[in-house]
Amino acid sequence: MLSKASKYAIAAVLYLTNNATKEQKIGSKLIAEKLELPAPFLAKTMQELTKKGLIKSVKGPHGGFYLSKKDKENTVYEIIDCVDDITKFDQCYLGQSECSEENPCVVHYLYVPFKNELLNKFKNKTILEMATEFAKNNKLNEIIK
Amino acid sequence: MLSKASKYAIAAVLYLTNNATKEQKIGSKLIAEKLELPAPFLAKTMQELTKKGLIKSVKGPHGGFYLSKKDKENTVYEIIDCVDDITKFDQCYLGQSECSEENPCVVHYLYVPFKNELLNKFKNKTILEMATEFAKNNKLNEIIK
DNA sequence: TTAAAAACATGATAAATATCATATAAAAAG
DNA sequence: CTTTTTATATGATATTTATCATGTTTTTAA
Repeated sequence: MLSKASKYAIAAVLYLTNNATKEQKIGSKLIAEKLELPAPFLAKTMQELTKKGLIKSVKGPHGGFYLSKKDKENTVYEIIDCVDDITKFDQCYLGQSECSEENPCVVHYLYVPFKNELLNKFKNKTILEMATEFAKNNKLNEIIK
Repeated sequence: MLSKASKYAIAAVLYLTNNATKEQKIGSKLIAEKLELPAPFLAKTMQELTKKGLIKSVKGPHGGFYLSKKDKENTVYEIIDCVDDITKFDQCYLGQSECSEENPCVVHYLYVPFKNELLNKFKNKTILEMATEFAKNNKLNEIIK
């Protein structure tokens, strides 16, 4: 459904949101290490996010990535849209040329509601909200344990 | 998420459920044509389903595939399980080695509920129910149009 | 002003998926 | 019993996706 590139992008962005600031940027290598992701591949993906202005980057020593306050108001959907070809979600799940409400494929009614639900999930919360939620859950777990 | 093989399998099985009988079997070529799927690939996949006893097959002239009454009581989940490696759903969405409720990855709380919902959808309805639902929706559309 | 640390750009390689091709086996019909 | 039709088995090819490698540019700090 989602490519690995966009999974990694989401993870990295949420991680940055919780751990990086303009003063304390984080390099792609460190992110990859912390999240156990392939470093060169992640680096490439981060560059796409930078190019589209979804995250900030600074070169040189003490350089790295972070999200501005405004960046954090974006949604996860926009991250996916940047990395993946989002139109693929609108295509028939079986790849049939003619597939619509009027002329559905065999799994149309199985797939479409499901897909919409997922995309709405990604559209309706800001990155900040998602990251905060994650941090809270995580802290809760530490306390319980 | 699902491989194409299992998507095709689901489509073919639902199609067979609605259109084939023991007396009127349908060949894999015809199914592929009707559903616009790559014929040789589908044929291969159908063989796996046959081998696991999820559908019936008969060789020779007027041979083909169909589902017995009992076959139709299976769920879509079992089709997926046959074609895909279902354990992949239990693995961390980001591929992290340590990922659990106690030690979740960044997208754990995003992915897990979603995944469970999907799998339950596939587990809770029989193939017959799904196929019937599809047929009903389809007929409704014809009337409306 | 120079060395080091990072992002950036581009392309090469590898791995996983999906697709196709060929030969074989079985069954039905004439 | 022979021909035809269809499934079955196996392996080859192609395509897509993911990963890696190299060199370049920018920036900071000494």
